[in-house]
Amino acid sequence: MLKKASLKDIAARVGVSTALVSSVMNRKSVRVTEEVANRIRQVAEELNYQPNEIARSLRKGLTKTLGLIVADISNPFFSSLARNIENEASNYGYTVIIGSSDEEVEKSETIVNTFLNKQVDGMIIAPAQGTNEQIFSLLQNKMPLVLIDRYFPELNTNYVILDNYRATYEATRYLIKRGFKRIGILAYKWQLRHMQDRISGYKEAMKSCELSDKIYVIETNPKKGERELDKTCVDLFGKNKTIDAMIFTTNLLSIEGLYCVIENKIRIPDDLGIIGFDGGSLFDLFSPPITYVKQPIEDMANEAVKILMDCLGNRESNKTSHIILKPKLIIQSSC
Amino acid sequence: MLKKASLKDIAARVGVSTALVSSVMNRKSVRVTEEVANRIRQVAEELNYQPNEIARSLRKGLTKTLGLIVADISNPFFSSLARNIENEASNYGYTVIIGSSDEEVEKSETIVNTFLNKQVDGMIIAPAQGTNEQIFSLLQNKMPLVLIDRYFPELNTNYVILDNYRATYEATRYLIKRGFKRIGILAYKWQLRHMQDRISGYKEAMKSCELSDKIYVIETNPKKGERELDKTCVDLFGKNKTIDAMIFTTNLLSIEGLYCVIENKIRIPDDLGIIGFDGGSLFDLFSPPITYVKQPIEDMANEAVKILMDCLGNRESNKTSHIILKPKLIIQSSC
DNA sequence: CTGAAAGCGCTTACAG
DNA sequence: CTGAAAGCGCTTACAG
Repeated sequence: MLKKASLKDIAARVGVSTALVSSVMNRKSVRVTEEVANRIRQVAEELNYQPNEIARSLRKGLTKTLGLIVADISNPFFSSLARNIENEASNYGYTVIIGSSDEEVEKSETIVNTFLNKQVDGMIIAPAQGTNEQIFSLLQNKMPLVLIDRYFPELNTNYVILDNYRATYEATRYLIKRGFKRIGILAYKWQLRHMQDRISGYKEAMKSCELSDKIYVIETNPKKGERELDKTCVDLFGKNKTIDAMIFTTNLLSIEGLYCVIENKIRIPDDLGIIGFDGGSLFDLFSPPITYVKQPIEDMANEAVKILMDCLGNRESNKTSHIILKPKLIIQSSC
Repeated sequence: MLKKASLKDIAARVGVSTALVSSVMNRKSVRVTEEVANRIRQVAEELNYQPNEIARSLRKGLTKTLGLIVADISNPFFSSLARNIENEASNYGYTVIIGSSDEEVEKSETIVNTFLNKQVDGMIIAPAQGTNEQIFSLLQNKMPLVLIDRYFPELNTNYVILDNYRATYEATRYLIKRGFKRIGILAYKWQLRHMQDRISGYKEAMKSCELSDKIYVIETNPKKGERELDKTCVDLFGKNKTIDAMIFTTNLLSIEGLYCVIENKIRIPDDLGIIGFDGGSLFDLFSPPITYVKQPIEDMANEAVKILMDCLGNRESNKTSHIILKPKLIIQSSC
């Protein structure tokens, strides 16, 4: 890239100090005659002056950049979240850099370090399992931080999450209302609280309808490309018909589940009732259209950015915000 | 964020100059006794020294950051591209910042300016229609640059694209081979060359089979949320049955088209044969599974990053690279 | 070969 | 109220 004009170039042409040019360009107190100020603005225009954010950042100790860690930016839930976060952040003049942890502690740590070296002003993190210590360390170092989608109950952080318990509680009650009894839930083998809450919501709903003996929790590993689900599926609703309905607890699990359904020629909702998670055109266009739990992604993104902006505006404040958003059951024809 | 340890802190503790600490930390010529070097490394470790990239960037004039502009990061094609670009860039020690143009010239310009102010070392851009001048200006300022997915034939830039002509040529020939004759193509109302090439490939294939009189090009605007397609669809393959097969030329158009198919209860492939674009689980899980043109997204990302790295490594070179990747027709059951 | 000084482009505290 | 100087944290050209 060719060299850009600097404050020094403008100052030299006009015959004033760079400090004065800086103050004029930043519309601080007008401590110069309008004439000089105009001359400065005019030369700045001529030279197409654009401030060097790097220099400004070094000086001010602020980069106007946020770091966002998600599990995988190519996952539609997270790319949609990222898009909304970027939009909202840009309203405040912030740029976002994104990293994908792939649910791995080491990758998450690498990303955190990159963010720290890049001197981001704050972070929004959908934490992977086992990153408690990383997050705790950031907290101790007073990094402005908001957890999103997931959180650690033992850490006193800001977070914005779905009411996960309620999401599956309502989904389960809906299935029961629709006449399903042997309802299973497909979840990741995680201790992460949001996943445990989704499982709890389901269990409590089953208990509330005296179906405790019909609880089937199927846990799988979030390994890309693996399809360990197949055998389980076939067992559960293929031959033995152990269950008559199923709740998927993430969008990826929904997709994996639907592959299973197609491959095993399971009829929806006759053989199996289904409730998916997160939404997307896939659910609408599937035959039959899938009923699903919708997360308020835009609200989630906006709230997270808002909290972070509050932190950045008031660094001394020690309060933490916990935002819990309501899910919405979008009713279609899969159960 | 608490203040981090700087070279100065280490230098003070060890009793040497910051310059010396810098050279030791950067493993330059070992111009000190091993003893001193070890002492420096030890103190750096103790203080958990992490270099301040901002300061380094200002000094070196390089930020180790790339800018990526896509149409919309929440579009699966672009989020997948972004993910692959981030992965590959990180192999070279680069971070990526992403902006979504929403196909708007103004938004694209805003993003470009942000990138310039952030002093990115290079850019990878899927250019929106009408951004020719922006790109030309970057070129004139010697910004290392690779266009991706789309390009401007009149500009001498690096680019990595699909062989778009071939993609639809082969798709069309396949449809004809399968017995379809009245084939339509759904495209965006763009002058962008990649889209025109997709249309040309289709037209030429039709001509090659003496079906020139059966050419139907349907052009729509890329407005989010609008469904102006409906009327056209109903006209074309709903009542009048003007066409018996259709090629969608992007993933979003495929989705829009499939909504149309569902809403109008069009039977695939009996009422209408279909070929989609880009792929994804939606195509696999649709009933019937959709045959589609697959783009080699990973190759596309890797090639783009590689070209950019070559530019950054050899700033004097004036050669431009044009990479044209082969599409692959994934055959399923929609035609 | 070594180390101290200059400087990247800014902003702001401070002397006049 | 104004303007010149200091300094953010680094790296490298240059004097010794």
